[in-house]
Amino acid sequence: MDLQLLEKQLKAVSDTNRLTLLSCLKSGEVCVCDFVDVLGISQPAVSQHLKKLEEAGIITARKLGTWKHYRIVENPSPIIKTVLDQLEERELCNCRPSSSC
Amino acid sequence: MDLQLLEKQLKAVSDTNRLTLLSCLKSGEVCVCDFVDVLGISQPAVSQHLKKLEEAGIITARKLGTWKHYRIVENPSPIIKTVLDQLEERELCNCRPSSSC
DNA sequence: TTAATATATAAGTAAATTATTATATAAGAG
DNA sequence: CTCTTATATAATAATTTACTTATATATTAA
Repeated sequence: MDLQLLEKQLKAVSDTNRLTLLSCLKSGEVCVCDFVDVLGISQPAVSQHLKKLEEAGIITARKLGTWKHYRIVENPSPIIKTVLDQLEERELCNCRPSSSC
Repeated sequence: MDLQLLEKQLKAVSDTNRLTLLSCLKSGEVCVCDFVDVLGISQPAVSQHLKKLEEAGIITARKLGTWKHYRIVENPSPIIKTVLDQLEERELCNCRPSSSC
């Protein structure tokens, strides 16, 4: 892996909110709308965090109607794998009423 | 490893200059004075970068007279080990006249 | 002791990052 | 088509980070 990508990935994961996003994604796909409640920041802020992780090649997305589901890429780099190993899986309570998808 | 330390270490290594410092340290101890030329930034800036790496538990130092030599800690965390694996060792030319130690 | 050198700390500034609010886009419902 | 909802993008404000210059500390040499 080249140095530039390494740095990009490290920058992408060196943030509390984005580490939390990854904790949630450990167990599988998550809808954007669920992240807003988890982080307690605005929807655009969440969107920007997801973009940063996506641009670093850490997560990928698929669209389901108006919703968008993000997941961790198939084969993450060694650094990302190691980071994920250190993170505890975080359950999302999808049963709560505000979850729309 | 707890989440706070994880984030601290990730922040510490997600910077070009500090990754360069680590590349130099892969091969062993390095004197602070040598880093100034390598990075091309001021001496206080180098000192601050080293402090950040030290506070994250990534490097440690010993004093030799007025000089100070830094090295990577004995048993780095899994993340730091993985980062180091991705870095190419970088040789320092200690034979250049400006190297004082 | 005084002078010189290596490094660290402090204070201030510049640059980068992360948030917010406002707005755009895109899909489904009526 | 119009309305609503989910998400993204743009513009900007707030915060954090990384530099610089100036100064302090500590060690050695004279």
